[in-house]
Amino acid sequence: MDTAERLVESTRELLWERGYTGTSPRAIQERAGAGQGSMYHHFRGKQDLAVAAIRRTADDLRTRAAAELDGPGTGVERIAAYLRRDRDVLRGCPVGRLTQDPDVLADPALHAPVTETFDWLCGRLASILAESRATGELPAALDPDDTAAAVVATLQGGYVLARAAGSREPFDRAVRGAIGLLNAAKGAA
Amino acid sequence: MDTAERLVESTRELLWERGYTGTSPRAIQERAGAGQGSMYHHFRGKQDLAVAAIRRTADDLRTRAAAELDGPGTGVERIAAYLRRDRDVLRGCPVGRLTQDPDVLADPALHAPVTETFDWLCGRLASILAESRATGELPAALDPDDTAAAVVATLQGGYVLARAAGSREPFDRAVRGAIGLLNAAKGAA
DNA sequence: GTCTATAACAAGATAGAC
DNA sequence: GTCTATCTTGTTATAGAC
Repeated sequence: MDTAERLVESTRELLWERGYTGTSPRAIQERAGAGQGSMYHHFRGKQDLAVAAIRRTADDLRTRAAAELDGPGTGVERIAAYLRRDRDVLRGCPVGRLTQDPDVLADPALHAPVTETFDWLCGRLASILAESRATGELPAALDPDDTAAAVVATLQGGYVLARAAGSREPFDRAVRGAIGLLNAAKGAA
Repeated sequence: MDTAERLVESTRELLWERGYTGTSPRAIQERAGAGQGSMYHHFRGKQDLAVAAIRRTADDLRTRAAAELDGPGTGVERIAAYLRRDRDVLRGCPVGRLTQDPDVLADPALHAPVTETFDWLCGRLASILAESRATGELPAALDPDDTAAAVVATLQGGYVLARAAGSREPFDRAVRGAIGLLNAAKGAA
């Protein structure tokens, strides 16, 4: 890995752990094993590095989610598989985390990849749920867009509860709860 | 409002907007209209002020949630009322927000009120859901603890989605989605 | 490309005058 | 109780040597 690459990867880790405001160029340089001059040679500054880091993190999330959601099984099965995927729960979501940073929301270059990630994810889930409704797996009364938002929110909120509790348990409960509700709804179809 | 009071209220606002790391003593003093010496006379420092602020914010949340959850109606109705309560969505949850701050999680005095708030909230919702299950409003297959976690997570995650989108719409969708799933589950009881 | 020097400013607090 | 002065360290760069 060359220097520029190490700088981006270090920035990704630090943004995940400490957010944008909590991440200093100094900390990035230390973690990347790069000097001051080196960093400012490859990037214009903290914001420039953060843009590269956030873009890559957002692309990653999208790629991994797609792998799960394009898999085999009925709609509800695929969504359950996505929800149950092994996650480093206590670290939280590297994209969702950024929404708590006012400096990220205030800068369109930093904010846009976050917006696009969740737009895409909710849309993808909604189209799966719409399919399930069309085939009769889910009742007609269930709105695909609303249900998709609830599913994604369950994950994002699960991270919050887990970090509040200092344990992954509330996250696992929330996931089981969401799947339980989807299955109960199936019974009503 | 005396000086100490204004300092605590300013700290509450800033913690909500910018988190612990993003909030400086200087900013607190400015917002409170108090001087450096004044702040350090009433409080030992930033952490001391934050403890007071977080405690009060956590108590507030609990009081307001209890008002909704102890109201009239069936279990599902009360939970729907709680979910639908008018909220300043784009500001996010003043308690949930703190879980993204590693400095808060690392300090037991700052972390404890956050933990207790969500423990209490999930517990309260679980007992309402258990009631609903006992009376046959909800099917026996629905686990109260899991479902409660899913409901709270929907709210917390809804805030995340709304801030990502720069609009309250995803939050409202998630809430409608959760209520829709609860009602569909009711049909399966 | 990487290093060191420098700089202006903010963070977070202490000390002592008033 | 509040004010101003002072202090150390960190932030976020820029400049220029190597």
